[in-house]
Amino acid sequence: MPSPALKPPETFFHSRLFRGLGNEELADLTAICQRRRLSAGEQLIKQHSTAQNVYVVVSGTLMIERLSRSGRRQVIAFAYSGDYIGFTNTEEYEYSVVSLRETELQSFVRREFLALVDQSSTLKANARQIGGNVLAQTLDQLFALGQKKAHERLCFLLAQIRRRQCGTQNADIELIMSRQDIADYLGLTIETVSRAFARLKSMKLIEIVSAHRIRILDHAILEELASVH
Amino acid sequence: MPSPALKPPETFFHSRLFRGLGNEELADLTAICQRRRLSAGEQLIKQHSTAQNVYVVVSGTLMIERLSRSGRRQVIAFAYSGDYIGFTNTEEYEYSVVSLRETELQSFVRREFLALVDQSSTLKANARQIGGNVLAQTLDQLFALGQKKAHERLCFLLAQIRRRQCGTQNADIELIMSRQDIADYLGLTIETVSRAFARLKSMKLIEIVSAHRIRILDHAILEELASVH
DNA sequence: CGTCTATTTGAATCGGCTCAAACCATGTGG
DNA sequence: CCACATGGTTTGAGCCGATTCAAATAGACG
Repeated sequence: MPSPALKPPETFFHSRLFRGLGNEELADLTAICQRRRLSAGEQLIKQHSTAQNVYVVVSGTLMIERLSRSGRRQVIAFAYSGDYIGFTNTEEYEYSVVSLRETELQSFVRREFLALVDQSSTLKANARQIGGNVLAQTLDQLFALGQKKAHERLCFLLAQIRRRQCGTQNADIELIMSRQDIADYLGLTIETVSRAFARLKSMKLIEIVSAHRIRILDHAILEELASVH
Repeated sequence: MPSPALKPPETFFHSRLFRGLGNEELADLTAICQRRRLSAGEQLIKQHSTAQNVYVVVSGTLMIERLSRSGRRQVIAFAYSGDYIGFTNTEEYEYSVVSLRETELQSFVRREFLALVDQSSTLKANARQIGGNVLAQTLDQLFALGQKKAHERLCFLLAQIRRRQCGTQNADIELIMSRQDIADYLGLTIETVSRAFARLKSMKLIEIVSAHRIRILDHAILEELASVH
């Protein structure tokens, strides 16, 4: 029987990181796991700070961004339930992380976490796979920014969010982030993003239920425009 | 004394991957290491093939690229001596790799290589660091494509190549790749790249010795324009 | 209901793209 | 050695997509 201090294993299952782990491994992880709660707009990681923790998103949404001295901003990713944060293999974080709404996290001390990873081949494989997915996702975005037109980039983002939210019952996409966040993610301006929405609407690919709620009318063409392969 | 089959450890020292390794670890690596030589234009990795090998560049230059069904191409990186290739943590390569000129490589069977990495904490740390650098480099490029103007992106590339070639005696930059390769790396067209060169020249930042040889006249401003921080 | 902010829409401008021609270096055959 | 062909690069002109600046509209919240 688990001691009272142990959270039930179910809380871990939302992330791929913990897939296939035995009870003992889960217990070890639980022992070094801290809960953390962020309110909307709160900063979790400050760019250039030393990488001391890794996190797993339990619920909510985070935004990973990079700011330059000149004031320009590139949004790198949006993280949802089950995503991992701070899986950097460098000394310091090269990005900031802020929450877009109330968000629950599991927090691990990096050093302790890596020690556990070393001991479990399953966990090691999972961590490797996650690292690979982070890079793969970044390469997809790189392709979109380098090769795609404004409305195609927007399809890229919509398709990506849809894939993350397909568990949800209804088909609508919820856009938690602002137009400015979308613009900085896609390397565009807010006006261009707004016009890209209008264009997709006029193409009958989407319906703009509200500024932050989009209904996809034609998945096939959306995916086609979003494709980076 | 090393057996005749063992290559001298010196051949490994060009890459960060092998930094700080003991003789025994080097011997293990040597035992599973194959030499490979590519002539200019030859393909090393085909996109979507299963990831069976990892490589370290001994000499020469490689180009990592991704092609989409629609025929568009994004160049992801240029790899020089000491760089690693195929450090994917995914099942298959999501990019192609071709050589830009005669290139020498060390080749390892991925599975065997990872087994060795598991056994050596130094090698493990090195591999982790390298993985981190790959991601960091990709994030830099992402920032450049998303936020920078054509001539700034070119500065980004020039500064990057200079950093890799600073070991060479003279200050000139050698551009092994074609204008088309540069364009696809920076998300531009060849004409725009050419005009960006002309612009940097008129700004007296560079001198175009020949199409493939650039002399930097003002490092400070070049770095400023190239900066992604 | 009014204020504040986010988003959309419009008009003008600009940067990068397209298409076309010129230029240049290299190599080949007469 | 020169004439010519070839592929890569540069330059020019016009166009189009994205940005900029400005104003209108829509939502959120007191």
